[in-house]
Amino acid sequence: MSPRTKEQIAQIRRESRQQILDAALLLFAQNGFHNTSISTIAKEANISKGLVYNYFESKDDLLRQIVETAMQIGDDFAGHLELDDQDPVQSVHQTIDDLFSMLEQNPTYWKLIISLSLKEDIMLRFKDQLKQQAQKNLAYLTNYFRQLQIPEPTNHAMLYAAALDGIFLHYIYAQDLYPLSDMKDFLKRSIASLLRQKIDDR
Amino acid sequence: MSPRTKEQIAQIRRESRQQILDAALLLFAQNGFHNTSISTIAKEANISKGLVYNYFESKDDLLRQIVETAMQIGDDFAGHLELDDQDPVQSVHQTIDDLFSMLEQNPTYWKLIISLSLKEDIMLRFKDQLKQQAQKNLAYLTNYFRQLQIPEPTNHAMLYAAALDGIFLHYIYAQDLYPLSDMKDFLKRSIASLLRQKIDDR
Amino acid sequence: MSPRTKEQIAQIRRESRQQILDAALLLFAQNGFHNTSISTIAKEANISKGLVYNYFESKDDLLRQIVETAMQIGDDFAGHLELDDQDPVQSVHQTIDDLFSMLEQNPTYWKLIISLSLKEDIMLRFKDQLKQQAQKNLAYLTNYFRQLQIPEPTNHAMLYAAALDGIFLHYIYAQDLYPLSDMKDFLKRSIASLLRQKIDDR
Amino acid sequence: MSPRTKEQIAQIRRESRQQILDAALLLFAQNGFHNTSISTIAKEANISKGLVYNYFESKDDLLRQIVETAMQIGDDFAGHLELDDQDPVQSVHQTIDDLFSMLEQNPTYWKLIISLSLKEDIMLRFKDQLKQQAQKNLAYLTNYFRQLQIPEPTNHAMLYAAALDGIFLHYIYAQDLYPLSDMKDFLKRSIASLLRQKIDDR
DNA sequence: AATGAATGAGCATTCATTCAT
DNA sequence: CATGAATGAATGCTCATTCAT
Repeated sequence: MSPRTKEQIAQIRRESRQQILDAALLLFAQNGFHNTSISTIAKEANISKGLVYNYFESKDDLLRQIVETAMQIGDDFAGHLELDDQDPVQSVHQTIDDLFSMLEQNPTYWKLIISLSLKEDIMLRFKDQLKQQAQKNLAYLTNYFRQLQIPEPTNHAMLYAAALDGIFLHYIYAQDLYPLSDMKDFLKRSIASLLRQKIDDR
Repeated sequence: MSPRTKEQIAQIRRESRQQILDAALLLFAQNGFHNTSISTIAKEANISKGLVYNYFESKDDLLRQIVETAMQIGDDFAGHLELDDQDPVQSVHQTIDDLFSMLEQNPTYWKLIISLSLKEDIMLRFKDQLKQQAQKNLAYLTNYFRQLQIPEPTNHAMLYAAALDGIFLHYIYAQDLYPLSDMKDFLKRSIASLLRQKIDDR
Repeated sequence: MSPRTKEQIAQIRRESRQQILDAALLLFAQNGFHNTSISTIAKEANISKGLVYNYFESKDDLLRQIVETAMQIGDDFAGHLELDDQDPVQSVHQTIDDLFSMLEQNPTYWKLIISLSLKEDIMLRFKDQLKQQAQKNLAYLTNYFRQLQIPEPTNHAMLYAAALDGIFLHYIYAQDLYPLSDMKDFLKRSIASLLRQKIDDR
Repeated sequence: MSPRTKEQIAQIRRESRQQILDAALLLFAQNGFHNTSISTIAKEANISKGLVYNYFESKDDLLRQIVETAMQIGDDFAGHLELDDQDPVQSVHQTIDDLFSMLEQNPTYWKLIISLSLKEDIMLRFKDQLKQQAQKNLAYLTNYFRQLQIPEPTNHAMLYAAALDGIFLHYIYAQDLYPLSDMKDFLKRSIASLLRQKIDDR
């Protein structure tokens, strides 16, 4: 009877919205966007079909907001990329740790994102943003290799960027069977060995 | 007057079938499986909707046959992988050349395949086959590194396999903007440098 | 304002469901199952095509439920068949009255059922049930003739069972032109005459 | 090379036509009209799809001609019905034998016909013809009972006509399990007993 | 805010029929 | 006479979306 306060309503809205987003993410990643109906999402989120449209304009909009969150995370990550000139090696190790941890914390999420990243129609609007992120990440790596005076810093950066995405792809595909931790360590050692090699080159 | 000969019919069937496959491949890769209707495929192939079903049992079957062709190519590739003990370096260079050439010759094709490889429902039936291919490729690389007495051959193999797939992913995504040739050359040089490094290590 | 109550919804569902069943029954009986499209049923029921699937899983399911209702009625009828030993003649007269009344009350229904009973594919799942009903009815009649010490009770039962179904067939076919009442009376008299005949035989 | 003679061609046409009719009858009776495609009929008849249209205007026409043949048989049967005044009992026994033999010789055929006889759309054009046949048959029976001075000849005729159709229905439904011969004999005895009864009534 | 009945556009698939050979 | 590739209308069914309550 007693009417809910503004704050209570806002709280309910926030929670319902998140429930929908969580359910949608899970189902999209699991069964694909087209094989997931609004009905199923509503069921998974324990709400009614109609309510979804109270929070999202359309199914496309729902997807868009999920991707946007991912892009935001990616932007944040790229935004914080800054090479500590005092200790570039440690800095890159930290970056790698962060990256892998991000992946491990929510593989479902990134599975969906990578899967989507190949869908032209959906990613069209995010293409620029994605390109910028890639650019930033590449610049960071290039800068790193250049500072350590490793030859062909751009090529090295591109190769390691590819290796990173490749590892992610393989991890997403093989999931628990993939030795993600081992690869992370080996990646670090591989980069470290580049340094040694350079020194030896002298 | 008289009906067409067996050979004439076979010829007609071969051509129509290929037209459909080509149209479907193009559209699936461009717009995704679910965003491509049989109607659209028929229009692109300049035939009627109904005729598609004269050649393929269903839309799923059409996709399956496209993927099967790809898997066949992959199987053939993996099947021919054999390290020439006399000249392992040259052998691997050749393999890399072949791989990149395969990609460059039909990027649309591989774009679709990679895109599909993340769709559980569609790839379910190909999962084992795919795993075997990956296994073979990995074994080939591991064997290579081991023969050249490079330390941690398995890790190196996995890293380079990831790098390869990452490069492919980036190429597919950026298409013409991606310096695929440069990366190929650099990849070779990178592997070559491993050898030098090993020798230096002594 | 607030959503409908459970009871309101149940009421709406009951009504819509019945509307669909009625429309489907009418059209199936009139034009046959295959010549009746879901679209037509929806139009007849004054609802949209899609709504049909809110109540029935498929067109087949819709038919199945119609037939199931009929089978239920038949089961109930066969279930209540019990010969009153005190007055078997009256008991059978009552049964005949019930049977004819069932037919007259909803000829459309039984027309559909008889028509369907010859469609192997549709009736496959009901075959056992139907056979049991026939068995029960036959046993009832046989028992009746045996109790009245009429010779060849099984043959008499089978003949009268055939006569009954034949009358129904003719009635369904000729509808209003068929003297159903007259046949009912004559049927009773015919059976009665069997009794007299037996007595005369002595 | 040598051109076929007119007669040869006519012969071929007759045979092909019959092959199609046979195949269609079999499949219609087995799977129903709507569940039988022209393609399947052609396959069963070992000819090409297109050829069917060389002999029949349409699928409906094919059915129509099948039914027409049946109607013709029925007409012939009804046409030959003539009560031998010298020996009406024997005459009716003969008729019953002929009727049952017709059924036993080609149950598939009559199964289809009975099944179709309830399909308004298909039988519309045959309704009058069918009604006339029924009329004739009824007249024959009525005449028989009247000649034998059995009371209520029309009612008796209708009852036995119904019994006959009921027996046919049951036979078609239960096929091999049905004691058709027994019922035929019992039917005859039942009619014979009517005569005795009448005599006893005096 | 919440519900779920109702709508209708869209799509895969079937199949009678045509027609070039 | 004979073939089967080709067509396209028809139909069952799904599902995003709307809306009365």
